[in-house]
Formats: sequence, C-alpha cells, structure tokens
Amino acid sequence: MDEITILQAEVLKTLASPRRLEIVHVLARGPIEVGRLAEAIGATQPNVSQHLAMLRAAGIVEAERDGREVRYRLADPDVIVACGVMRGVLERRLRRLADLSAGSDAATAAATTRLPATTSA
Amino acid sequence: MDEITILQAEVLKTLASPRRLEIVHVLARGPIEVGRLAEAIGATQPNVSQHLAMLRAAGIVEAERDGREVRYRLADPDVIVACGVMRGVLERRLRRLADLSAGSDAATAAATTRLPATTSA
DNA sequence: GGCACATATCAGCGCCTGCGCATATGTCGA
DNA sequence: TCGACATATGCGCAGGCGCTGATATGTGCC
Repeated sequence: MDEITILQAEVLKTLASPRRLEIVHVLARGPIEVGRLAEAIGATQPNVSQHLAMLRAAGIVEAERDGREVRYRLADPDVIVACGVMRGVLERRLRRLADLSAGSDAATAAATTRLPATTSA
Repeated sequence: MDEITILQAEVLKTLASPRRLEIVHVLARGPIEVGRLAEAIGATQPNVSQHLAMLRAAGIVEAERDGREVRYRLADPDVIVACGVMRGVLERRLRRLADLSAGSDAATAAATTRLPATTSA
C-alpha cells in the first residue's frame, strides 16, 4: 500500500464531515476566530474547537493568536481547489439527475443503483 | 446546512479509506474486473465487492457486465483530477517537511502541531 | 437441468468517531 | 492576584464502519 495513499485517506477522512466541510467553506472566505465560526455554523464552541483541532492536525488549517482570540485560516488554497473540482462533479451530477427525473423518474434512479444484466431488460 | 455540502461529505467519506482510494487509483489506469482488482490490491473478493458497492452507491464508479465478470470503471474523470490536486498538496507538504527536518527537526513538527503562544517562546 | 465460476449480499463483532457536558488552560484588564 | 472571557481538553455514551466467514444470486458451459 502506497504511503501517500494512506496520508491522503487521512486528509479525506478529516474532510468527510458536514461540519468540518462547512468550517472549511467558511474559512475559504477568509480567516476567522473560533467564537464567530461557532456562531456562523450554529454549533457549540467545544464542538467547533474539536473539529478545528482535527483540521489542524491534518494540516488543513492553521491557527494564529490575536489577544485572547485565536484566528484560523486555511493552510493551503489548493484544498479549496480540490473541493471546488469535486463540487463541480456533484453539481453536474445533480443537474443530470434533475433532467433525467423529468422523464423516466424512478427507473433512472434504479438503473444507477442496480447491477447491470447482460444488456437485457 | 447546505444540501450539496452534505452530499460532498458523503462522497469524501466514501473516498476516505486507504482501500477504496487504492481501488480508485487502480481504476484510474483503466477499467478492470472485480477478481483482478482484488488480486491487484491483495484483498479478499467480498471485501473488494463491498467497497465497490459503496463507491458505486456514491456514484464514483460504474459497473458493466462482460460475460460472468463485471468490469468497473470511474464514473467521472474529474474525481481523479480532484484527487490529483490533493495529492499535489500532500507531496508538497511532505517535501517541505523533509527540507525542514534537515535543520530544526523535532521543533518544526511541534510547531505545526502545537497552539501558538503570543509570539513568545 | 446441473455444475463451476464470478460476484454480490448477509450476519456478527470489534473499533473508532462524533456529540454533549464538565472542566482545564491561557489571556487580558483592574 | 483575581475575575472574566476565549479556547482547549477529558470523559462517557450512542451510532457507524470495516473486516471476516458463510451464503445467495447470476452467468456460461456441458
């Protein structure tokens, strides 16, 4: 097993949380303090702090003190790029599903989930 | 909470596994059957089949029958692009850590993990 | 129809993770 | 030094995930 693959899985695992993803999206708009961040996403302060600790451990965000507050920012802008690419894939897929659902509806959803038989019905 | 953010977290969660990531990397080189895939990454057949089911449910891969075998392929090449970007980030980070470790070593690792004090020691 | 092969699915178990809560650490002002 | 504020950390619990082993489904060949 490749070394960098395991590392990449760690980073992905860290990003694979709606809360943390939301945090990253907020941070994409600029640095912010923990309190404001917690308020922005509607979560408790300890919870946000825990998520930030994980993101920091994964090297996704960086912290900087400013008085008694701590301001967080993204460590690498390319993370946003990668998320953007993935987001593009999802938006495209959603749009495609929306277009198809206008016609065949349930049959389409089933076709994308079920295993294909030998070209038969 | 944004709808697409949750969906994105789902996809990331699916990719956040060394095994599945390895599968994706193998699939990036072209379509392949389940048996060959299992042999390629050194895993059992049911295990690979389960992982493929998850990847398929997340819309990351697609399946196509060929006789009694089933050939899998990546659903969207942009997923590889996103992974590539992220991989670039990681390689860059590893190289940077390697360069720095030549000088300050442990102090550097601690500095990237610990919380920053008010510019003091 | 029956057999062999390829793949998918089910059941069970151990482990890890997220959340809420309480509390510790750190920082500024008086 | 003390109190108030901002942030971090430890703990306990419920829920999800991955792996293994056994079994079901599907397909081609005879």
